Amino acid sequence: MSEKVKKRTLISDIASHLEVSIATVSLVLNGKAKQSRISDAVAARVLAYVKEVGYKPNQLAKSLRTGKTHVIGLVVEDIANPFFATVAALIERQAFERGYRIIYCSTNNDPARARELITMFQERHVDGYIVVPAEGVEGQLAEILREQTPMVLFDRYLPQQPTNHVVVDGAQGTHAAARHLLEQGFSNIAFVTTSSEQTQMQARLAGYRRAMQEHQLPETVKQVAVGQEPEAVIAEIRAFIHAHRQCDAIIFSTNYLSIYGLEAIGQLGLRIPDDLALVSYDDHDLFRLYTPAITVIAQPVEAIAKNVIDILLEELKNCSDGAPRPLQQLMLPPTLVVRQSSVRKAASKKVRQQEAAR
Amino acid sequence: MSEKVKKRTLISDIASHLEVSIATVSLVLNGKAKQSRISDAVAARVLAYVKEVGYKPNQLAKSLRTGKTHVIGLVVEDIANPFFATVAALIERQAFERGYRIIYCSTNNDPARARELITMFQERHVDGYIVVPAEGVEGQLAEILREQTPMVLFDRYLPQQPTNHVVVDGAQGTHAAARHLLEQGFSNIAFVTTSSEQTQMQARLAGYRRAMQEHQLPETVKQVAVGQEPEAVIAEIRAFIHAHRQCDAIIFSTNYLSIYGLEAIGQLGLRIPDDLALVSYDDHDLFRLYTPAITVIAQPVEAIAKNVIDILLEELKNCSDGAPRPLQQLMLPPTLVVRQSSVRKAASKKVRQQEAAR
DNA sequence: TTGAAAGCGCTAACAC
DNA sequence: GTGTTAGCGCTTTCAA
Repeated sequence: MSEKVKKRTLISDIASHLEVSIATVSLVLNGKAKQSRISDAVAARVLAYVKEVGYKPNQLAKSLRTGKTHVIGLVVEDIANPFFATVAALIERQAFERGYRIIYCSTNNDPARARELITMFQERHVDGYIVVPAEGVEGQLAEILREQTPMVLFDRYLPQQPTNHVVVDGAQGTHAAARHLLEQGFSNIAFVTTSSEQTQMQARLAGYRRAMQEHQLPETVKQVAVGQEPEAVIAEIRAFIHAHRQCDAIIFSTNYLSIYGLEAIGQLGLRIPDDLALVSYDDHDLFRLYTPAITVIAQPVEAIAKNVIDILLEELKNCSDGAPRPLQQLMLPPTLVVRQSSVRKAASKKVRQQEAAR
Repeated sequence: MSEKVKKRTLISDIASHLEVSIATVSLVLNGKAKQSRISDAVAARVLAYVKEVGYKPNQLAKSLRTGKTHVIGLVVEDIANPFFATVAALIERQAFERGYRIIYCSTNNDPARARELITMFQERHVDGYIVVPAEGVEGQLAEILREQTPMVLFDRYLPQQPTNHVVVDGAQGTHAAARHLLEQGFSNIAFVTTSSEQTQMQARLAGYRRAMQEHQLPETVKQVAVGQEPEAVIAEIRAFIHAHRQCDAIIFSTNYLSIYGLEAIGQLGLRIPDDLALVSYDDHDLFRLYTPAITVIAQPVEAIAKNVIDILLEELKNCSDGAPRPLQQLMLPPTLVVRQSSVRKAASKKVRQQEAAR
């Protein structure tokens, strides 16, 4: 019975082959040869042999021993959403360069799933967390904070929890979008958002409300229930638009609502921006290339990623020494990118002026 | 000096609190209470206390001991690409239900990065691999196969390596697309692809070529170099289209090339499908919603995900017993989804008929 | 039924 | 300078 399964090389194999001790190999491998005053000759031999046989230390054993995994757990809402995919990719790249690996998961805003995923990260002893908190995870995150494990939230935060976070000033974004639409002469602006209580959604709604109040205009808000099938959402938006034919502009509070909205608008046979002007939160390939191109409130994805990872790595560095760690809470500004979907056409503007002159 | 850091509960804490042995706790936790004939009363007490204190076993220690991590490493080209994001999400969901966790990474088709990521998975002792192989990873994958670690490739395969894989019949897809365009009366069809040697790209090109040869038509192929900046790719495609003004239709071999292509076509001021008909490989929100809607060769993402995970989990189950494992190699059919971008408009068709009648 | 004890592969005191 | 060895937290055989 000869097992053909090639067994993995161990540190003891290296040591016995080279006739040195395991400790010597370990120290060389961990760059502690100098400080342990191991001869250069020995160190070189070890390195050469390790390379030759392609020895890869068992990180499970290493982590068990050292208590460090060099893994960061990243929990986002939906990795297939371009906003999260982009931020995740940027974070991953920077973490990788600094010796950390990222493992990511999507919660799809499902509290149970979010808790399962965070539990998984705890079991696997990730060194730090980057979390887009779904509703219902406060308790678990509080537990992690109690254990002093570094954590940074982004996109939204938990008002009850004193955590590091990096968010975007959504209120400023929607406020600017509404003002822009008003300047273009659209006066009956609707706002379509989700029914979520999350801070970022509340802020975006608040920005719209403030703009309406400043101009003493009525608020027309649709809150779509989360977690429905796409068809149901499209139907809901379609019904809303149909029921509010007096509206001449609409702001969607997230990229996927806008996509459903475009589908609904298409079904209703409305033209953008002539029948209905449009602004979306979040940029997207689709919005840039759509005809007409869609005006968006763009989030600073690079800045979000950079700040998130910088804050986390700083914590990771400091958490060994018991240094006090002041809370890092950042609010970054979004950018209004004006495209055709929210701009009165010269022609139709002329028509309006004529109409107004009559 | 009182450390306030709450220490994690260990299995020994549970055991000593309940005044039973560590082994008893472990057995109960692993569902082996019955077969070890542990009294129901004890088992119940253990479970209750574990729940009460929220004990979470250290998976690092567990994995080190058992040699199983219950983690599957998933290496895709680009997690921000909707095709891969969708397949990854579907795979993750199914794996999760069956007790496996997925950790995913993007290679961005960079061989060095792909190798680093696979090395990371090896070091972390993932139980199995799902890989979209970038060029230059053959050697490493061969090494993993030698160790008998379960693996499934998808999207493309390595002709030199006898591996399980799930791919799509790209040749059939592009062939059907070309035939459809010809039936619509477009006769000068160009094909834009990447310079990659990967099997799926070669197959898509071959399908186009076969269709052209069957109709004794000239082939007009553009191979865009991979790894360029978006602007450079757009400029290249724009130059190609401009240099081949006689073409009345164009097939793009991947979703991102189509997106760049749409940008190029927009810059040139061409109308789709009047000036240029279009078919893209891969479906995408953008293509469905674009005006005109874009005809696509859609890949069966659900079937891909299901087959990939089924094959892998089967291997995972069998690899403990040394059962022989026949290679699973699947080729799934794509679907041509005809939309407006490739259909002669009634009006222009009439014009053509009149022209032909003259 | 239960408990003691031997590792899984590695790191890092602490000897020598 | 280098080797010995005690664990990291858990599973699992084997003895009681």
